[in-house]
Amino acid sequence: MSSPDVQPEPGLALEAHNHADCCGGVLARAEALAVSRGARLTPVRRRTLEILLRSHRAVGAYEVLEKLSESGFGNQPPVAYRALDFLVDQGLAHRIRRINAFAACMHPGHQHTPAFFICRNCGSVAEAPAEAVRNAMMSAASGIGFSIERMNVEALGLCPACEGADA
Amino acid sequence: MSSPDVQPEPGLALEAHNHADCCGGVLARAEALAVSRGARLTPVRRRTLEILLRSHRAVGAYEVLEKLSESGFGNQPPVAYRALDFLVDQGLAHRIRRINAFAACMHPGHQHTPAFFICRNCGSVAEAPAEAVRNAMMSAASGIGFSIERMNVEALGLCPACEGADA
DNA sequence: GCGTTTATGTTATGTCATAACATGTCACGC
DNA sequence: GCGTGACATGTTATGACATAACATAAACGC
Repeated sequence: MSSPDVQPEPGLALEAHNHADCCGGVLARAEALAVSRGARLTPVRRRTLEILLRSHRAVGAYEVLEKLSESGFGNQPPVAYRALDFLVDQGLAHRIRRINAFAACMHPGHQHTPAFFICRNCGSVAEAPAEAVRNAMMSAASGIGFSIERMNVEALGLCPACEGADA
Repeated sequence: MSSPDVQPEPGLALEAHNHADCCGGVLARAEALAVSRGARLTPVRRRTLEILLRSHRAVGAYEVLEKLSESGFGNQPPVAYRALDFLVDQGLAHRIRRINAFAACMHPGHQHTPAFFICRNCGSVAEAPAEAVRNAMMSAASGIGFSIERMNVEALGLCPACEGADA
């Protein structure tokens, strides 16, 4: 299921990059990672990751579902949600709650607590490493005896491009 | 509309506190703040804040709505959402996206970027000041030229109490 | 091969959120 | 006092997001 039926969509790239690279490369690494953990990157899951990667933006579950069903998979919500949940569990994708969407992780296998910067004007989403944020959270948590399992750190505002135009 | 009809609900307090204090005090400060900004803390809005304060936990919009309608206000979703949105805009309440809920801000008027620690076992939510987190985000943002307007920082895990029982 | 586990498909429903428009209220200038 | 414009609230209707529960099928260990 590596049919090249999804074009890189307009705008909203997470950052400058070589498109061919990022999809294939990340996909391959994802596969390796999953295997090394005993997790199965089945066809639906693989295709789901592919959809996220090729979109190069945050995508809603129902949009993913539509593409999955076009690819011959089921067309009911749980199909998409299950695959997406799997990817998130494996650290291969992130869920961005402010906009109810999912995005492929661009650095699978690395530290995991990216911060997301969401442009309220154009809708683009930038993923930035957030080591410092993570550390700050960890220390705040240990202060109150809380043990963190998952985090989400999201900011809404204006991206550089829209800042100029809109501000 | 200061009828004492909502008891402090069981469990889930954000932190140890004197109940009578925190509600009245915060409410008074909120009112002052709103006025000083030219914003109107109307009856529905005031009652909504009161509901959040007395619950002492994160509350869903439809639960707020139910209580509003018991108090004689409208019983359709926009009634609750509008009041809640107002409070969030004014920094008098926070929206916790991970659990689709709202909580009164315990320190209105101060810096605004609390972090939330949500226990996946008992559902309690702790609000912690997050200066360090905020600073880290600001510097990450300036690194990519992004200007932040809003942030949400949420962690899921186990609170101290549940850590012992469940771990 | 056979039973257990894991994944997928499907039905149905639950939960959260907002668009759009009608009605009401209040402050202000005249 | 009374029109008028701004803001707030009420109401109808619908849209968008998410999951429970069960049926079927594939994979995996033995």
